[in-house]
Amino acid sequence: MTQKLTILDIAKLSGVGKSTVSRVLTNDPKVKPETREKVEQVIRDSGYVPSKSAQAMRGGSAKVVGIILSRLDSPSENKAVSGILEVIYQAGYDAVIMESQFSTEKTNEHLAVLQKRNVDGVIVFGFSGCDLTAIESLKHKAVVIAVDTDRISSVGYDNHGIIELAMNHFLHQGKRFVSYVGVDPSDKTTGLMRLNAYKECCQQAGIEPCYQTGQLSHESAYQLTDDVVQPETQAIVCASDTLAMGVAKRLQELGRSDIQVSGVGATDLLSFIFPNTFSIDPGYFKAGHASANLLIKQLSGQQTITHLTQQASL
Amino acid sequence: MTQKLTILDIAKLSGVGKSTVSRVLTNDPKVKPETREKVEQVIRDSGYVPSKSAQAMRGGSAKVVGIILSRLDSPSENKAVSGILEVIYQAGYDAVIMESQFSTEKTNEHLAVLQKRNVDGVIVFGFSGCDLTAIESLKHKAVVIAVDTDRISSVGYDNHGIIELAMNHFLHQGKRFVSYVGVDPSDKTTGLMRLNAYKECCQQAGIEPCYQTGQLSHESAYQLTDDVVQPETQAIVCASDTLAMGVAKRLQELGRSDIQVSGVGATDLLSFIFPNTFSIDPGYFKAGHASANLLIKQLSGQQTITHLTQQASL
DNA sequence: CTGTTAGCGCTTTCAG
DNA sequence: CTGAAAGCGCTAACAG
Repeated sequence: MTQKLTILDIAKLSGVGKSTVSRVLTNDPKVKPETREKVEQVIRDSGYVPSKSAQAMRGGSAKVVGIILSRLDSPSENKAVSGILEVIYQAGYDAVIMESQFSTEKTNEHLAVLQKRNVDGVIVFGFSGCDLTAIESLKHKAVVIAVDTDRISSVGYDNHGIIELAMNHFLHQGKRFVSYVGVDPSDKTTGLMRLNAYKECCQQAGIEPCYQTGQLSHESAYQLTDDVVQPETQAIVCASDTLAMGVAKRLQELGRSDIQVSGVGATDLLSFIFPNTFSIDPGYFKAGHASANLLIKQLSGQQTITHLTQQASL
Repeated sequence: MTQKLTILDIAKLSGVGKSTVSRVLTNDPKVKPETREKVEQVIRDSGYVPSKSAQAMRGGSAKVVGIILSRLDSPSENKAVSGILEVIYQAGYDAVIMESQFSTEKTNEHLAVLQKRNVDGVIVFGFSGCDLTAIESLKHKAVVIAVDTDRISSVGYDNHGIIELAMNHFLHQGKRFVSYVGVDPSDKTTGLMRLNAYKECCQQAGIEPCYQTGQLSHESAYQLTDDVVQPETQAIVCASDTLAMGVAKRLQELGRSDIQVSGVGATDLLSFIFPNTFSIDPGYFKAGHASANLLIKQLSGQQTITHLTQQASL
């Protein structure tokens, strides 16, 4: 906020031409080290700051990636965003973040704004029913998270593996009566895929499935609990930590401290409050890393459309 | 991502001069409605998108505000950011968001990057021990949240009122033994100010204070609980929901369901899990709104340095 | 009201 | 290796 120094000022100050300064700025190797040193010194002393706007306009790249997430206060998404930020910032990019609020319309509006801003690429968090057509036209300049597509790069969570991990944990303990509380299958990923994973695990283990699905809220899970609790029930696998919270709460009321509960999300709060629980980490943070790395590689042409699946862990 | 249409193409296509197109773009009133209509039509048909980079460079304003928060996964901060986003997006600005991770150094780095990007203004979430000097030089182009300064606009939370609200709630119920669990007073706002508010409330009500402070974590509060629980204790006021969670958990174990607990943060999870609790809402979302509105007014010169205090509510 | 003319600050040929 | 010159796409006087 001091002055408005331009590249020309620096050129004069260091007794070289505009272009030489520019070369220093762009790390052009064909500058005599001596000259470079001198110019860099002047830049440092003067506190000169090259204008990104001008660079963006000239060079075409604004060094910005757009991130569209559904909600800022989604714990899973903001963990992933932290991962993204870490990577892109490292690579000299900045992020402009927008909330889709689960609306395809808003998503597209945001996308339009981002294009207008000349962003280098975008990372979009998918949601159930989101329309990918607009994103697909971005081809290698986009990566989507948590949703299926062939036509564009994606980083998905291993919904099957997540549930399998929880199931196996219980199965290995010799438990045979494991119920499930999930969300409505109209939600492709958290709903349908995780439910199916549960069913398959049951089949493979030869145990009788017992499950209920509803909304993604504590209250919903709380209410559903009674329907999946039998006298013999030994554990309940939940599609998310939020759900697990509701289930554990209800179990506590029912005095069923014998029933173990698992959730998804790696919330430390869950096991803090309810001792008899654990949470599977779908790897949100790492997925953020992965998607950002993928995008950056694609932008530099080192990589084409790819599909990654984030491994879950306990 | 279709073509690279420029203002000149639009000019030719609609048979007018560059500047007329520019005037249409900038909503300059001195354009014949007829002409404007024609140009707008062409713009729409061609799918032309003006380059923000060029506009930013020329006009000086990139229509971007920078937001520096401490952590993306801080519930209070991301509620506030949602509020900010709503307002600035409405006003045609976009946001580039960065995490300071409670480091003054990172904050300053981010600030530098934002300046380089020619952002119109910044909103910074303060943290204990953050250094405001760099921000102060931004004068009317900055607003800080949750921290004290005279030299720059700020939106603060009513730390005193927050605790007072909780205390009064209990006092009105005739309770006389109200303890407090907070965070270390080395933290100015959440620590010191809230603790002082508690002490003052006690004094005014003529009751004996009983409190402990520690870290801002469930565990810390959990461990501190025993120290503030006496046989006669009727309620415990906590400096945050996180703390309240730890306290309520410990009380549950102690079988003290008679003790009411209050937190700060409006987390629905708290009262869902522990019935005998309630939470004060410091007004995070509204503070976001307020700070964004303030910044925008300042940027347009309609407002000078101002200090706002967000009212809390139950 | 509208076209013409300058640049904004920077990168990039193109000649030295 | 380095300077001069030509724009990038747009806005803002300046003349019509």
